[in-house]
Amino acid sequence: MAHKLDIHSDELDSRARDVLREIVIQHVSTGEAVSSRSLSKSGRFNLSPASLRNVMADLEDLGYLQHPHTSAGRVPTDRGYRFFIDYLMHSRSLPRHDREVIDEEVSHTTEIDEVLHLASRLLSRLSDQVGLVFMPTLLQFAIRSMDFVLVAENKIMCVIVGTNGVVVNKIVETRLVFARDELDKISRFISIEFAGLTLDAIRRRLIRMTEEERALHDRMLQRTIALGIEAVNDVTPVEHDLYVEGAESILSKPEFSDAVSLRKTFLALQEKEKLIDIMNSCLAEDGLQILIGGESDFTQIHNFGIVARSYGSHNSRLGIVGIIGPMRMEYARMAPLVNYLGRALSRKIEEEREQP
Amino acid sequence: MAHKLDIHSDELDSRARDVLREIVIQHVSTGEAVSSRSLSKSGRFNLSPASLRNVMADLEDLGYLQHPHTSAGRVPTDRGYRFFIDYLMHSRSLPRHDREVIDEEVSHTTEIDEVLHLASRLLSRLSDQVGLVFMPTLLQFAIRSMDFVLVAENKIMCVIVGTNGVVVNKIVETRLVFARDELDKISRFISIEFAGLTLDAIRRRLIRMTEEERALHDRMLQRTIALGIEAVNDVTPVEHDLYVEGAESILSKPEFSDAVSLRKTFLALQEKEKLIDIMNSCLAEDGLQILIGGESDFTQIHNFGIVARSYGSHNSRLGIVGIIGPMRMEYARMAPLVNYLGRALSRKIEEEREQP
DNA sequence: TTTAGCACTCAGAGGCCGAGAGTGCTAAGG
DNA sequence: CCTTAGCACTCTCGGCCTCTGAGTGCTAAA
Repeated sequence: MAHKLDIHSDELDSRARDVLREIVIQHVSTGEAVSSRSLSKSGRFNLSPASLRNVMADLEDLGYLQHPHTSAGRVPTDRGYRFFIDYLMHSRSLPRHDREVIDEEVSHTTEIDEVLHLASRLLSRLSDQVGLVFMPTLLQFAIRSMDFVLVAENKIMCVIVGTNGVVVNKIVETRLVFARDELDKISRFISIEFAGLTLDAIRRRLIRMTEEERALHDRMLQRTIALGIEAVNDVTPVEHDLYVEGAESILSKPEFSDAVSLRKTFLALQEKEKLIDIMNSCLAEDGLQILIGGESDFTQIHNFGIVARSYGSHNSRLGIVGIIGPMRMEYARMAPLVNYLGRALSRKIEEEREQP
Repeated sequence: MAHKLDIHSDELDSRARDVLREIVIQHVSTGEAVSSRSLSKSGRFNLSPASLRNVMADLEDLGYLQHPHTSAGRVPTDRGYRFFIDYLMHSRSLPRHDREVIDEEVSHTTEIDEVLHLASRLLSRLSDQVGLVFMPTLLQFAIRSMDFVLVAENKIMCVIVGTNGVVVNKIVETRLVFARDELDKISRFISIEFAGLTLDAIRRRLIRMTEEERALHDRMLQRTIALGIEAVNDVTPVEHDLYVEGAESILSKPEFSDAVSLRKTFLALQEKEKLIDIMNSCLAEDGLQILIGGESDFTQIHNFGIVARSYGSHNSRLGIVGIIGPMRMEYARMAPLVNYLGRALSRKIEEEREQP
């Protein structure tokens, strides 16, 4: 990960680490810049403000802290947060109450879309940030069935069900004309023939089939292949695959009280394509990830923080859950929350997949 | 309409009307309060500022204008805008360029969802406001076909196609277990039996059928009815039915430059349910409608204006297209735009319905 | 009925001041 | 050598004042 390259845990001695930790904690909880005096008064150090100031000055030189202006206290930089997250934070386990809420609500929902939507609402509610849940298409996942429904003479709706229970539908326009009976047959054929393969594999296989001998003579098979290829092409993620919930909660944060950052926030949350990009980039990595705004290439989220994690089964990552909020947020609280929800979601999907 | 009750076109003499018109026009174009001096300099009146001040004072007494403070000019009130819109505005016809853009782009799209999405983008782009397109469920419209697809053992996806080309799908959970073959038969049966009826009518008919003699003996029919009723129940409008496009354009308007109104705007556009309510209330009326924020019951949109119009065929209103922006907007330009787009959309849908 | 003239009001910008918060540095003390 | 008290310095913020420009309302004359 690029952002970690230049940070080493041994760059700071024990005292500096303690000070940095305390500054992050205080700043996160109050929202104000932290002064040497308030640090000293915190009781965690038996040092005078003056001594602490020395440490703080060092931390500033190393790029972990910054000064809004001369007579303000210090505020953590991106780098400061990063160090805190990587080396200083001890994330508590999720409060019992939150766990219960999650388990309870998740167990009452079955439809996968609803579960995802619920997840985003839960994240938002329990974190008081914006909840994000992303469900990419099932291109990389195996399908269970594929059905074709006549919608108009030259339009056919293709309903693809993944082994993970996700349902995608897509309307295919075709020059060929199909009758209902024929579509039923094709549906059955494809579902039997290709169940368990990924869309990608199906596409390759279909293309290979066009050259096989039997396809040359079997008109029905030709038509099946033609339709199948159409259906499998371009199953792209749509806006709808991203659930963004609780935008209002972010508005009340003091960092967004001025018009300018409010506008930026508005735009950032509006541009779902960009958010999808970000989520997709998270999908590449395993486990819990914390993104500090400035580190990422996505300038839209410059002063945001994202805590995200993939969900899905052991070896296939299905999608991403996470929260987005101001950089100043309680990462130690968010981390277990996102983690727990990700696991709950994975479990849920696993169940749904096995049980029916 | 409640808001018109207390406004009569003859309440103002010719001079007052001219002054009110000019004030609205100037205020809309500059965004500033209009002073007697700038009115006089406009050249449209051969009167001194002093005389105009008298007229303005009268207009203020009657509630058409207001004073932000003593030494500001005058600004139209809700009532002022309403009078302007009802009696003073001559809406120009839509510029040729805009018409061409609309015709061009609409003709290149066929899928109904895409057409609607396109429409909202076009509205936003051409108006520089927020474009809204609302497509309620097809509950009140006739269906062309209804197909059932097995998604999991106890889950069936129901794909309903309206005669208007709208496709809705819904997942039905059922205790009964259906095989693919059976579902195919049921699909065929229902589509033939009920084509041309509205969902409402279908529901009523299904319920009546449960008591008919043949249903008592025909197990297959019983199952068909059970499934059908499930499918027809609760086809509710979803968030997705509302396209809101171009939120960013509204952010640059000077009236939303401060944090407070920015936040309100954000929330108003976020709450899609409320927007759907508003759109639905527009659906009740025919022709072009202009809503001035303060008049409506929806306090969220207090200082917004909405220009909207239903689209659809001669006797069935399918949905609503419109724009929403600050109250201060060029209604005379918006009206023909929304109108034209509404007509284009109706035509398009009509075509699609007949042709296939 | 119109208009010139004038007094009056008010918002907004700019400048000034004092209070408060914090820092950096230095020098003395353990 | 580390710690700390002391002090000068810097900067923000809020209050207060003033000045200016814009615009009005009213009155009296044309």
